[in-house]
Amino acid sequence: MFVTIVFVSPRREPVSRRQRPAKAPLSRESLVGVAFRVMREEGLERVTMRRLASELDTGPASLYVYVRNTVELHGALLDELLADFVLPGLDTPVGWEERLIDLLCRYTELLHGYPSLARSMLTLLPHGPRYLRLIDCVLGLLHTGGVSARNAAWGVDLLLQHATSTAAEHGTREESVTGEDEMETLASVAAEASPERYPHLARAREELFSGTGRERMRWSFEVLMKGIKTT
Amino acid sequence: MFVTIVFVSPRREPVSRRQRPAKAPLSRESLVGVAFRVMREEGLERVTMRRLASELDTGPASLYVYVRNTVELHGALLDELLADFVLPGLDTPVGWEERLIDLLCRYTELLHGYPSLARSMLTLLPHGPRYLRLIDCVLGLLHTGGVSARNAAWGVDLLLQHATSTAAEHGTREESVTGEDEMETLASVAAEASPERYPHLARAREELFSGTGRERMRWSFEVLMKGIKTT
DNA sequence: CGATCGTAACGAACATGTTCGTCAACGTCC
DNA sequence: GGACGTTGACGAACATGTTCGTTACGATCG
Repeated sequence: MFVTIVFVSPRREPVSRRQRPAKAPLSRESLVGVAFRVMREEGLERVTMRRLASELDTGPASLYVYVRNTVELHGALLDELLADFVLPGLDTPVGWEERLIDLLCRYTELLHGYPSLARSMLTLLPHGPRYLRLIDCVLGLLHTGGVSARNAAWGVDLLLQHATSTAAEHGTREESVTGEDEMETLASVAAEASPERYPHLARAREELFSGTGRERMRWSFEVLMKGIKTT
Repeated sequence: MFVTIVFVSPRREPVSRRQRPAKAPLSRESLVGVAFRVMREEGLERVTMRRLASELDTGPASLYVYVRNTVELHGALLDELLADFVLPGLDTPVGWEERLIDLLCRYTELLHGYPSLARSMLTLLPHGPRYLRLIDCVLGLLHTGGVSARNAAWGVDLLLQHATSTAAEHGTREESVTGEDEMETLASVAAEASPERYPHLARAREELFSGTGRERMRWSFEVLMKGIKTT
């Protein structure tokens, strides 16, 4: 299901000392592997240190030898998720922008299913090998399109941050829909906002929540692309 | 320190039943007040349900009558933070863009001191009265600048999301600096990335982490503004 | 006034992430 | 070989957010 990941890493890979035949040696690889399996089969929220420890026949404290915390584990899971993520070619400038927007939308949608993971990525920037390849590809597309080196460098950060925060935000919103009919939201408050106190809000009321999530996402990437090309 | 907040709210304000003379009645207002005080004096991470309950001479479970969860509490705290946030005037179109970018940078910096709070805002969109006024002001500035109604409506969302995610991201990064010298980061990994595997990353290495946080933040808002005006 | 219903108050319990201390195995050095 | 230092393994404990069940009070209705 997943290939061996070679980390170019200053961090020494811990060497398991479990020698008892009834227990397999622990490793970062097995930890991430089990976490990914549980996530895929039961959802990210089921990936708890206790659950993973149980799967590996150990105690949760043992896992901290291999990952610093859950955020780091989430970063590794993101790299797993990127295993099957198709990156576009860089061989021609034609249609580079469409390819980049498509890539960003797909990445956002990938993360969309795992909002907690996206939120972790706002805590610690991912840096696994597959994520690096994603960055490299985005930079390559921007370069192919003639964007200045500085704008490309700062722009990749901006684009991926936007993808991450969009997934964190909207993925969570969808999770919360069930049983929240009475819950006060920005939408409900805005619908009742007094035109005296909030004149512009009242005027824009119809548009504020118009469009599908997909339409708005695509529009936001177009906005970002336009700005990156011309600022 | 804070004024009475009037909520336009479908949610009925709970009425405390504590009649014993030794304990003041509970209320959402007192809860938020205590939380804000603790946050200001000791930091957001000290604002725990147990701490607040202790301050209010009750048990943590009692607080859930007044706030649904910590995210909702954070939303209320954000509105408190906005009490002294100065909104620019809308009387003239001259310099509207500079005013808007300034406002967004200030808002980002405000949130920057409270990254956990910013992350909560990615879970649940804020909707307190002062936040509504912020939205109204942004919309007003975009309107003053001649941005289409649709772009303004979708743009305010985009701009404030970007502010929030920037604060969530960078605020956390600064918190982590102490004692993390050995920690593997995107920067360290990128510095060692093989030009064969990551050609564009290697080429952009110098620029990827150039500029100050403030420079990049300002640039990103300029990018967004450019895109919103012209897409 | 008594009965009924809704709900504030909150203890007990649970789930989760994480830290600290202890032990034992392993590697290195003399 | 013995001494010493490092570190994987992991239980116990702690902190935190939250839920559930119970009690008692207040409001409403007949």
